[in-house]
Amino acid sequence: MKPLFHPSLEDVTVEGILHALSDPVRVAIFIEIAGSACPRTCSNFQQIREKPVPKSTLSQHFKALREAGLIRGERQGVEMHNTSRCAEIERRFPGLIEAIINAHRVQAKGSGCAGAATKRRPAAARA
Amino acid sequence: MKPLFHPSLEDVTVEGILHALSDPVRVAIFIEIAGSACPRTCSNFQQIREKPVPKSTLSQHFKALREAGLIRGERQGVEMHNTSRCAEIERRFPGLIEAIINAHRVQAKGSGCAGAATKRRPAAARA
DNA sequence: TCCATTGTTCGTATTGTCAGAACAACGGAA
DNA sequence: TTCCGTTGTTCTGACAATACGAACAATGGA
Repeated sequence: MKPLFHPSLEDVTVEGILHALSDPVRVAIFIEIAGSACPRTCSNFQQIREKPVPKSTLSQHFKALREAGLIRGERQGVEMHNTSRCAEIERRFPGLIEAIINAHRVQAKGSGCAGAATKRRPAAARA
Repeated sequence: MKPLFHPSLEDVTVEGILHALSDPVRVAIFIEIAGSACPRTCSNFQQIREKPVPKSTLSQHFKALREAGLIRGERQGVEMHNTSRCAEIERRFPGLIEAIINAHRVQAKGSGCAGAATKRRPAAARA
C-alpha cells in the first residue's frame, strides 16, 4: 500500500487550507474530526447532512484534507484513523482555524442549517 | 450596462468567502483593497506580483470577490471603484477576515514570498 | 481459503477556470 | 456632434478540477 503523504507544517499554505475548507462536505468532515477526541474513520461519514456521500468522493475529500495539512491519516488494520492537525496549524497560523470554525457555527445557527450549502452556489450566480 | 450584483450580508457564506480567498491573485487583490483607504480600480492590478494578469481574468476575479460579498464595486464613469466590505463581514463573522489576512502575512514573511503560490499546487501533489 | 469490510484508483461526464478577441460604455478632444 | 482612447465585460475554446460508479487492493475474521 502506498504510504500516505502529509505536508510538513511549513509547507502548509493558507490557500490550501481555505480551498480545502471552502467545500461544505469537507468542512463538515473537518469540524467533526477537529471536535472529536478519538480518531474517526472515513466510513463514519457515509452520510453528511442526511445526504449520502459516495465512497470514492469521500476518499478524495479525505485526501484533499490530508494534503492541505488539515488532518492526519493513519492506517489501522483495514480502516483509517483520522485526527486533526489543529494544534500544529494554530502554531503556524494563530486563530485561523478557530475563526473559520466559529464562522461556520454562526452560519449554521443563522440559517437553521436548512438547505444551506448546496455546493458551488456561493450565494450569488443569479441575476 | 447591467447593474452589479452584491449579495446582502445574510447571504454571504463562509464557503463563498473561503473559496474566493483561496486564490493567490484574488487574495492579493482583496488584501490591497482592504488595506487601502481610497477605492481601487481594476486597472490598478494589471500586475500582481511582478506578473501581468490579463484584463478578462482580472474582471472575473473582481466578479468573484463581489459575489462572495468581499468587495463592493461602484461604476464611476469609465472605471470601477472597489471598496472592501470588511466592516460588514466582521459583524457577521467576527475575526474571520482578520485571521485570514494575518495568516497571509505570516506566510508571506516566512517564505519570503519567493515563488510561493503558483496556483493550484496546495503544497502537495507529488509523491 | 473464502469472504466481508474498508478505502483507493480508474475512467468518464460534468463543471469550473484561464486568457485572447471582440464588444460596450463612458469621457475628452477636435 | 463625431472620433478616439481608456476601462471593464462578455464570448469562446482550451484546459484543469471535480463527482461518482466500477473495478481493484489490503486486511482480518470465519
